[in-house]
Amino acid sequence: MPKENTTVYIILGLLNHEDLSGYDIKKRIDSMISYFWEAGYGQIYPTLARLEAEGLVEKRISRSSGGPEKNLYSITSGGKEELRKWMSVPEQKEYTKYEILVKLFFGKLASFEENTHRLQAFKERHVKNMEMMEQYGRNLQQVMDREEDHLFYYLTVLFGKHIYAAYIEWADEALAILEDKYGNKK
Amino acid sequence: MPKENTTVYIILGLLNHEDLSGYDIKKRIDSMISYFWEAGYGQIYPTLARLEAEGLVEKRISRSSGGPEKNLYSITSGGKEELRKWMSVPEQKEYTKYEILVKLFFGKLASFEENTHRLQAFKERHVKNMEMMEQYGRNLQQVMDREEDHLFYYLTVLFGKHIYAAYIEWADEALAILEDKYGNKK
DNA sequence: TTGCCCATGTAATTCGTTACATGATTTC
DNA sequence: GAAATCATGTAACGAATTACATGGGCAA
Repeated sequence: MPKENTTVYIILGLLNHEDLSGYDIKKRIDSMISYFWEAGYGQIYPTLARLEAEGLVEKRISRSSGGPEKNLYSITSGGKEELRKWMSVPEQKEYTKYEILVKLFFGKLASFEENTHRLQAFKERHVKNMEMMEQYGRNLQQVMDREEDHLFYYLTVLFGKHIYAAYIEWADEALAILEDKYGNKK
Repeated sequence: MPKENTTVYIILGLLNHEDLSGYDIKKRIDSMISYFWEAGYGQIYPTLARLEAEGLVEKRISRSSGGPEKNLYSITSGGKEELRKWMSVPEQKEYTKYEILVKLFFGKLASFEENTHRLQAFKERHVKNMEMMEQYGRNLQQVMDREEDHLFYYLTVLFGKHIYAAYIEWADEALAILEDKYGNKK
């Protein structure tokens, strides 16, 4: 998924809110963003180095509270400019790839059990995701009016809820259809 | 999105059904698969060459009906074996990346208009996708019992319908929330 | 004759994952 | 003393997009 690198702007966006280390950034992404955009260390650290070289962020070393050394990054005015520019571009890329759909598409080549197990595993995974979203949504609603950001975080959580609900409903329907056609009718 | 290449198996799966050229494969993917897994020529042609070198597919040249030359590929018994093995593996990878969610997450940095335009464009795009899915679903239902494959195709179409419906519902909700907070109350 | 669809491919580049490597500190 | 967490990075690889390049046939 090449072209204009979105991970760059996630990092800039997070740094625009507060100074963070690469490690912190990873945690932020994992907890608030990963369900619509993931990023690993192998991407974050090199990207930070690149952004620093371009003058969009600045590094300083922090050894504040006993813990190990940290490279704390802050966004520069150039970085803010970049971020703002990106925000005003209406392009919106979407990449969705579902291996389960590919396997189901060729489902004739699998047994009834293989197909239903796949669907069940898919469903269970997303039931858990749904529960996480609901928990996260509840937490957010309690602090909703404390910061303007929270409203936007909430909109993304809402997205997660809708998507996971759709996954679960689809899995149920698909299972019912397969059950109906191939299941043991005693 | 590395590791076991899914595009390989899409190609093998399609060739398992009928002999096809690279160009045909692209068309099949675009029309039936692309909404859950995309592939471009830059991937298809090199993959076919690789599969041929590995003995999983065989190429023959066809100049049947007046048109230009075609490289027609057929799956070998080794290819069928590979495909069957892959089908029995329960792993299911999912990659979803939504740039719009990233931009909305940092929505504080954009204007009300930018945020709502983004959501509206997203919605309209998926309303169209939804209509395509519905059309495709109707077509499929008419030929449903002609081939066993069709049932599985239908399950993937059903997935599309659920997902697009969720996108649209979410966009409406998100727009209503933003409207409520920032819209002009006359 | 212009443009579109058929048809095949290559090259450059980027994005992203995974595995590897290291070491300090905190908690049980 | 062991395990978990904090913390930073590199290297290798693979997946995927994009742009480039070429050429034939057919229809308006």
